[in-house]
Amino acid sequence: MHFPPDGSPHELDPLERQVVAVFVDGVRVLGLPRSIGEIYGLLFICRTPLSLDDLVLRLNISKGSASQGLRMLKSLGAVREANGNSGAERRTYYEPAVELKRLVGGFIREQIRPHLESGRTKINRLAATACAIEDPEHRKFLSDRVERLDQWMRSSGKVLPILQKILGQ
Amino acid sequence: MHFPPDGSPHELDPLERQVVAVFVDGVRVLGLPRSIGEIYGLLFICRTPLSLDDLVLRLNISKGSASQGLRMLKSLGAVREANGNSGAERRTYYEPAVELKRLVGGFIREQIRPHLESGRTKINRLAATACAIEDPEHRKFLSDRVERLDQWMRSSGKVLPILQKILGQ
DNA sequence: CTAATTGTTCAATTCAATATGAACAAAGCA
DNA sequence: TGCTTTGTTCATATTGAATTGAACAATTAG
Repeated sequence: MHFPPDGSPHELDPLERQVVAVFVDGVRVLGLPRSIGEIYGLLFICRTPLSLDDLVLRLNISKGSASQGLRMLKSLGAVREANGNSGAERRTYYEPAVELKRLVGGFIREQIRPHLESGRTKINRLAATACAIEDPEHRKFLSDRVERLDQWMRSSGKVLPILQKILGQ
Repeated sequence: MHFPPDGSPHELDPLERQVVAVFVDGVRVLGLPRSIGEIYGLLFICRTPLSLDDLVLRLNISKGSASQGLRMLKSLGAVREANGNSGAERRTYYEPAVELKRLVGGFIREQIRPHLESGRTKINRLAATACAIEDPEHRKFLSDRVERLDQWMRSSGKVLPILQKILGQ
């Protein structure tokens, strides 16, 4: 069945192209690779779940890109495997998670928290280094700055749950 | 006066290196160039304002990088020219803005809002395209998705002032 | 005027993140 | 077993953003 009888043209129609472009822009702001935006965008605007091969064919991306992109999207909780198909089908199909809440949650969990935590660690090490400075005047200045950094981290940590709450509506 | 009599060694000490590293990581998360993190980081941990040449010398970056980096940091409101020096001095010195509020405000204004706005524009165009679809079933589906996108934009727009408020403490 | 200092601009280069695609696994089937 | 389909991995290629550095203002001084 190499040629689907009817559906799935191999080129994006104008609407699909526009939607994909929106998501490509979107993920670039978030610092994610272009292919992530392409894949999610196409899934988002297609009524039926798509397989890896569908994505490769319609987006003109490599199997490698599609595979890695789907993996990341799964880890972000942004796509899930469509389970509603016949048991005889061994190809897996994907559909998008369209609740902003879920998307934001996944992004925070996978992309923000890890950075915040490594930041905290580094700042703790910094504090130790600052304490070891001889000159009291200088030490005071440095401690103040490090303390400020620590404060920034705390604020950032606090803001995340609030963000999730607001965007989960 | 090519060789400062005493201050400004040409290599970063370990503490400075650590601080710069923290900011280099930080700005990467925000999608800003490495040099921005280096420059701001060094300004952040130095007691006295630094000139462009100080930055070039101590960070081993090009004049071009330093000039462009300072320009962006100024546009973000993250550094300002130190005004407290003698009128006879024509070189300009820079100091960091250390209030999180100001940094977040500048980032949102310069980096987030423009993207949100161009996003809105594109989604409006999308809505028009979706309305032109023939098949009622399909048009309904597409309208639903576009409506959802629009909702996401609205939520994002709403969250920014709240973010600023929380981080301005 | 020339020379020196300070800073900007931008074409060319560098470099790191992303995409590719061939080789490889895994699973189904004859 | 061997053949096919589906998907993953990873070394290499590509590409686009950041950096460089030389040329170019602009300003001051002699």
